[in-house]
Amino acid sequence: MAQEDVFKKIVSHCKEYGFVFPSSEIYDGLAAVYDYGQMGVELKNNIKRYWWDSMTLLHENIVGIDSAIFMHPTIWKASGHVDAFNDPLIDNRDSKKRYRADVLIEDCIAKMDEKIDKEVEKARKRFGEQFDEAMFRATNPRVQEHIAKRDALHARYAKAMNDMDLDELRQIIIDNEIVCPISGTKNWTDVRQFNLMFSTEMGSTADGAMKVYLRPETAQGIFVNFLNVQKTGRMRIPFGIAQIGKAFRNEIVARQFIFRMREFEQMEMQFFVRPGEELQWFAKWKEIRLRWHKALGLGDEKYRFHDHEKLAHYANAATDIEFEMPFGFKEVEGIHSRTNFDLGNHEKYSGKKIQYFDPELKESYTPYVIETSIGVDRMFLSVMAAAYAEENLDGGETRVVLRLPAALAPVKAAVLPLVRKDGLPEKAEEIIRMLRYDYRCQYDEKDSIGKRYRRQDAIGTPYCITVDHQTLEDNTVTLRDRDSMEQTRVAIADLKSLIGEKVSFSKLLQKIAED
RNA sequence: GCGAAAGUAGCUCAGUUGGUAGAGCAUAACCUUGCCAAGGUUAGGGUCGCGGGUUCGAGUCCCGUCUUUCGCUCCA
Repeated sequence: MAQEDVFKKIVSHCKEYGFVFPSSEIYDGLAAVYDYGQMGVELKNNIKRYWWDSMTLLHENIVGIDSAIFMHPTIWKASGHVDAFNDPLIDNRDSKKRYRADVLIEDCIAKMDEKIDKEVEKARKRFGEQFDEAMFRATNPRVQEHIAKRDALHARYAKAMNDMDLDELRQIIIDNEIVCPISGTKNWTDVRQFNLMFSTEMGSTADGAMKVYLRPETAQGIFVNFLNVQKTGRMRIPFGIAQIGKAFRNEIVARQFIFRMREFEQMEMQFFVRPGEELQWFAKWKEIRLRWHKALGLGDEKYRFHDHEKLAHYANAATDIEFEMPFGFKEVEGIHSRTNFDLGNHEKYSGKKIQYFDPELKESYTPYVIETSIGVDRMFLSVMAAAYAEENLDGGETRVVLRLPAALAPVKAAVLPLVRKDGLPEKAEEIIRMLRYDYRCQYDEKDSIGKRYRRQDAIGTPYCITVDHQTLEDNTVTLRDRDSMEQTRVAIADLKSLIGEKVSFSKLLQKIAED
């Protein structure tokens, strides 16, 4: 089966069994927004719990917070998002390609530099060892002309960017006869600005409301609370702050189901360390995070690191953990060494001293930060993609089964009376009443037992407990395993511990705990 | 945003040159069977994405619009 078909089937399966629905569906939907259904929310909550517990239970020096989505607008200036999330875009009508207007102009400037360098090289060949490059650059009329042109363009471009004058940017492109690299034509559209941050207004609009942004990342909520947490929690470096929450980005294109949405959920942990120790910690967190992923048992070969060559404005090292989705290896988690960029900038913009006095070093400094940032929705999709299987069974039968990691499964056990009479349903209800404090259970008495097993397979329930006539005699039931489809006869009294063995979070956490 | 394709029941899809909607699975009820789906009887569910046009008549033809998929672009 082609990979694309697998992806389509997963999307259908998510809809059909109550995992993920298109948002506002009865109103024709809303582009790239999705709702989690009755099964999806359980799976998603379990993913979040696995992450949260792995951070806050396994590390004494990591604590959690839950900061507001609305934040002071200046935060986004300090973080660099107001500038960096504003891209001026332009389309070429002939090639139908879209470019960033600023990149086109910068390329043009770079070409001018090349021209100058060429002149210099030519002269160097001519004059040999006698050649004085600085003198040549300063005096040669041809070079002077190029430099003057370049500087003029650069100044004009810098001013246009500073003012975000979109018409002027377009005019620069036209005046410098910049052509589309694909079509070679100058048939450009207007320049449009694309702000990747959603904004809204706080307070009454009549009184001149304050423009606030929906956060494009949860990280800043951690940085601005650094002092609060450090002081009230008496935290000592190195320590971390974890947070799970929604973030919003007005992406140009949001696609591929829940992989790229405009409203999404992040699980981020910012780890504060001494300056100079950040790359060590970066390496350590790479390892810890990969172990977290692999412990789910989705297949070690489905993960790989992708180190960034081009770094974001705040980082001095960055890598992605990629997962093999039906549409290729895709980023699920980012691990970034963010230096002291964020805390330093918040100190600058807020005017408050944001530093840590290190009692061992006996000095104050702005801590460096290692960030681990994972998309809940991407994690959800990777789990679904890895779990979804269509199996051919002996006898020519098939089944669709979600081989979800048991701890993440929405429903842990289904309790099924073999027949709907002779007191078996009542006995089944009794078992559910016993188990429901620990595990989410489902009761089902409709249709043949085989059909009921298949229904549970489709939502990934790890265990089916079947009540038969023997149960009434000796209080034993059959326990059917989702993956092997094998059944064992067990005492009702043992059910709780037997199920717990497989589905408990503590077992999963023990797998990733260090030594 | 551009280009291409698509949108008919919860899911997967038929629907012939325009003549007022079908199948399989799923769902619900009852009967039957009783340890790995697809037994019987019955029922519910669609103004064919939405709006407009052509026509005596539109799921079918035309225009617009929304949504989805793929490609381009972007991705802190």
